[in-house]
Amino acid sequence: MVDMIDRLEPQSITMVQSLPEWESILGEIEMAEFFGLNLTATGPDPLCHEIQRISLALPNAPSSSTVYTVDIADRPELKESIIGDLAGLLENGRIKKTLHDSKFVLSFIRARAGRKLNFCSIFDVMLASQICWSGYYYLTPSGNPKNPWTKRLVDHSLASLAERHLGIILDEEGCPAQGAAALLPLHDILADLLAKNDLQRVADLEFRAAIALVEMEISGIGLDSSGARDLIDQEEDEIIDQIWRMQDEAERKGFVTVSFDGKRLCCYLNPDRQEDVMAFLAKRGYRPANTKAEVLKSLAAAGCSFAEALMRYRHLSYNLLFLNKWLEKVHPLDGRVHPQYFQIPSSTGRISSRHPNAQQIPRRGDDAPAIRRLFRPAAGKRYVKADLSNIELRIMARISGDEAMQEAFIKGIDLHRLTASRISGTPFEEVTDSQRQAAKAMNFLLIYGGSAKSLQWRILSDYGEFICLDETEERLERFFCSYPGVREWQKMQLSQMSYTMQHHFHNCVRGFFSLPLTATRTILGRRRIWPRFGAGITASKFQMYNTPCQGTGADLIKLVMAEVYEKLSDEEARIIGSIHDEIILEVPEDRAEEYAARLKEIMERIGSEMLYPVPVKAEAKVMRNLAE
DNA sequence: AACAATGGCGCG
DNA sequence: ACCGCGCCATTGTT
Repeated sequence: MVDMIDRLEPQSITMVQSLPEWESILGEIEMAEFFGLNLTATGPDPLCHEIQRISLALPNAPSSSTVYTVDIADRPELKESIIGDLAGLLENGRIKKTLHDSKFVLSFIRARAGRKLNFCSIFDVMLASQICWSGYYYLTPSGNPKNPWTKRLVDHSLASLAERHLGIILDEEGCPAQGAAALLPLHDILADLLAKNDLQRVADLEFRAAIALVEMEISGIGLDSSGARDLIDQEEDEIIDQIWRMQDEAERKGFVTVSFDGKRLCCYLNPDRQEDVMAFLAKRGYRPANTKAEVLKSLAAAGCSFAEALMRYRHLSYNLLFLNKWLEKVHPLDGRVHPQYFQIPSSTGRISSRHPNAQQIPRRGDDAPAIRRLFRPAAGKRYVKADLSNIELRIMARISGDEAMQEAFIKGIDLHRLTASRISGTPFEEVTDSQRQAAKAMNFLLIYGGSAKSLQWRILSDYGEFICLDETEERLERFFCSYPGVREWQKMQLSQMSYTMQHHFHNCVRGFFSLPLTATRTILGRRRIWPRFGAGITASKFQMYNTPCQGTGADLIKLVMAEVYEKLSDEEARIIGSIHDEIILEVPEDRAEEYAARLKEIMERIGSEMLYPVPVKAEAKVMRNLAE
């Protein structure tokens, strides 16, 4: 520990003032072959904000560091050459770099460099920390008697890491030099932690994939703004219509709300207020448990026109919020929308997206195409969209080792049809479309650990068909008899739930230590852990079934993204989206078919390697907009 | 006034 | 008693 503390206190912080000075530091870095990089900017947006200050930390034998700081804001004449040199260092595979939140740092350098950069040999302490603590949380008292404990996820900011592992409090904001100095010992600790938990392959993957996320954020997505505004106008007209219908009905039935705060569109009934909705439905003689779409649907079927109007209202209101959110985010510099991506916020390893969320562009529903049509590539470009087909089922076949399922995929047999045939006893060729559809629902249900009860519910809500519990139990039984490997695997996962394994942690007080807890792993080795509070098990069986599938899917798509960035993308052909099992590129129209074929090849090759012996199939197509 | 929890719904 | 996420409006709490 003493060593580390020494290394934290940089022997010297040198402010770099001139180009010759900078060049001699470059020479030093080349010799050291390892450095920490930290920077601050005038804001979060690489397209319009500027890099302010760059700090480089060099290990200084044996256990201390030297930090150099360049204040670019003060010395604009140095800016161009320094950023160029930094890009060179980041692309130099011989020199190892340690960063915190590499997406932030790299996106600024990428945006300033104005060319595709082949970053390599990067270690991101934030990603490393997220990988090591994936899914972990603490319970803190909430004061709410109904729910006295609230979950608090582990914080992975640089300040938290420095405090947790090194026991130092970084200054508020300000001084990136201190942060840069902390990066070197943090690297050593987290690299050890990754090794102890056998998470190095996952970490290497995440470090490679980061640059693909940078690329997606900088590329952004083209949106037809005027088309969006037209659609908003249309839907606003209709939503007013629907509100009027509901109000009219409320008025006719003599329904008056108790309170009116002046903000509401009408004084009779606020459709956004479930209290009002429930009260009104109660007055009409309905007693729904809640006001979900499913319930409203059945009320509408029973002749309640209010329920129908409310559903339409909610749908339109969602669309309007969606469209307005996207319009609000159109960037003034390039007219495109730049959603942010987060690499490992989720405990399974999936990527998430925010501001706006690019992973929830409408797809289902009659008016989804009208919205998707608004997403368009630049002039002379086309979209290439490719998705991994039935990926979660293929993953299930691989991790469960179920022979029937694996054989079906190897022979290219339609698994939904096969399931339908096994369940109903009808010969494979004679399975009807509706039988196949029902079996499809069942296949997906199984991934989540669905029960006879939930199967019954699903069939009722999807097909309006009531099946008694005995029958769904029978179907479930036949399902598992067809795929005995899956049943065995689920049993094993269930036993893992209460099985205690040691996971390694580190903090500045205890150094390295391990705790007994519940964990799952993906094929690549990504681990999700659940804390144990006393003897309590916090994982659910559903999570034990689902996490390895979802997590392996995340591993796979990230591997594809890294490969696509490195081997396929360039200034003209860019990756612009990644939606769990789908990749979207924007490419020159005259080469679109070629890119589609290459993307498909990458996805199938990498997928089939990862899931061997289960083959992976991908479907790629060229599109003029997201609807086609 | 600012923050947290909740219900409801979009995507996979 | 179905997994993971983000977003919004409402409502309750500090």
